[in-house]
Amino acid sequence: MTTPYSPEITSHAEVISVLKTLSFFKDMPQAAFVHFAAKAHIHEDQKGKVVFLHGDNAACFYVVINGWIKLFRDAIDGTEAVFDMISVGHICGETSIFNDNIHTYSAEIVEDASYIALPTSLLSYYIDKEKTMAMNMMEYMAKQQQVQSRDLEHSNIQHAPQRIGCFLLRLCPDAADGEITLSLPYSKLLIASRIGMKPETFSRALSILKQATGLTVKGGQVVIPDITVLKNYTCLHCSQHVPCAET
Amino acid sequence: MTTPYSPEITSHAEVISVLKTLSFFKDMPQAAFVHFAAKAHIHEDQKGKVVFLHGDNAACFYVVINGWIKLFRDAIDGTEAVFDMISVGHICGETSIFNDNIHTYSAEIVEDASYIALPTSLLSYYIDKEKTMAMNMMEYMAKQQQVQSRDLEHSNIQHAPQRIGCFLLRLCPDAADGEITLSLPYSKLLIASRIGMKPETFSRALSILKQATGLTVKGGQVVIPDITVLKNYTCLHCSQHVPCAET
DNA sequence: CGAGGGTTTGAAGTGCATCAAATAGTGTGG
DNA sequence: CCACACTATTTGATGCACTTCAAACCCTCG
Repeated sequence: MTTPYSPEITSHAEVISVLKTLSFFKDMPQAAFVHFAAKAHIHEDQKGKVVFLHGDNAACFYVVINGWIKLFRDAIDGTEAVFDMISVGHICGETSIFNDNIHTYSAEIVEDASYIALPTSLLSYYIDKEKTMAMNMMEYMAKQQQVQSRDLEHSNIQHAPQRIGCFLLRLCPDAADGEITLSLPYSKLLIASRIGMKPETFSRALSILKQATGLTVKGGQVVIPDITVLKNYTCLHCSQHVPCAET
Repeated sequence: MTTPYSPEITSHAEVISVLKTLSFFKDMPQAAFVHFAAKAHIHEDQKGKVVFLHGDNAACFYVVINGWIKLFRDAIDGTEAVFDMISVGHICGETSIFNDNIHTYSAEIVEDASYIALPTSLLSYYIDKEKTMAMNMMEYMAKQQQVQSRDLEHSNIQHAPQRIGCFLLRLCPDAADGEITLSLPYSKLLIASRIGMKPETFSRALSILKQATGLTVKGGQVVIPDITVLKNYTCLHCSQHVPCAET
């Protein structure tokens, strides 16, 4: 069912073309792309595969090509706190270079994914050598920080139906207007844990949101009849400009 | 009542000596310290003074010398979400340089404070010019990120008395053991908002924590009879090593 | 078709918020 | 030094939101 390597991305040239699309590698010299690509390992794994665990030695960081990866921490009693869910164009494990090369959280595939593993040593090397790499890293971290503090704010001031509405709005294209149709990126179970609620609560809160804003859901397809109505309902208590800034 | 300038810190030399104590300026060349100090403005303000507001143009970032500064965002309905409270040795407003020089949150003095204002332009300049400055900035951001994701995790899995316990544990010295006495850094009202609960809830939760762990509170002085008991009660559900890593 | 996970629904419980009011503490001017 | 005003803190009563436990339903995939 899975082949160890994607049929599309097998060569250095193809890895390079993927890396060149990322703002994380923006403006880097060609030699750096060649260097990273030479050390890259492409993975294609199914749901359930653990990419790395909290506390693991961090030899690599990871660039997601497609699919979804859950970032989380496990509590002693087995419950887990999901703090991000990343997809195409995002990276994970990179901050380990500032933590003695130990991962500070766990990462697991939740929707069959392909991703590129790159050595953290090479990242450290280029951060040290190329000003551009350092700038990109800082910009990425600053963006992450904004997203995280927004999530924290939301968990305090939004109720469950609003949190779902906010999640949906962030899936919409920036300039979206009027009626919108979109697909849920992963299961409702995972959406629930991503936004910090139980599956049962999610189900009930979604019903309330449907009633309040007229949206409909059928098999992972969501139809928003009027995005303005959803924004008004969802962003009522938010400090951010409506809707929440895209990442 | 307040003098515009602290009697202790008025000269370039004194600003330099303060900056040299900060890991944020670790290993910077002497010329950089002189340069920053030449552009520094020292402030000494009372509780209630707004340092900057969400959306303000960010001409400066700030180094706290003493007192406490609240970092927060206001929601439309007037409620505010406090996401950090910073004191001596910490900085704020610095990430604005990655956000078109616009502050992404607000800062207000909550305990009479002195702090140094430094131009963000100079920070940008040195990040661009000195590799060391960029490394320090990244390390600082990485640390912040860990703290924030821990806070998010806690708001999901700890109940109110545990969150208070965790707050107290983070005030204890690293190697603390047995009985500990410490002072609350600011009012219970502010502690409550910092850890995301209402004052009434804080009061009740603190009573529960007292009963459960035997600690006593009198006028801002907290006595923890046995820190191990507190750790066992508080960190039960945490993924972090006990107690939560210091910043 | 049957097994298993994803999803929904119902009933009951828990935790925190809210509203209201009392009490304690602090700084002010007289 | 006291009365007053104002803020901080506590306490009580009540309500709401989310969770928990339990069970049903649904959907897909072998």
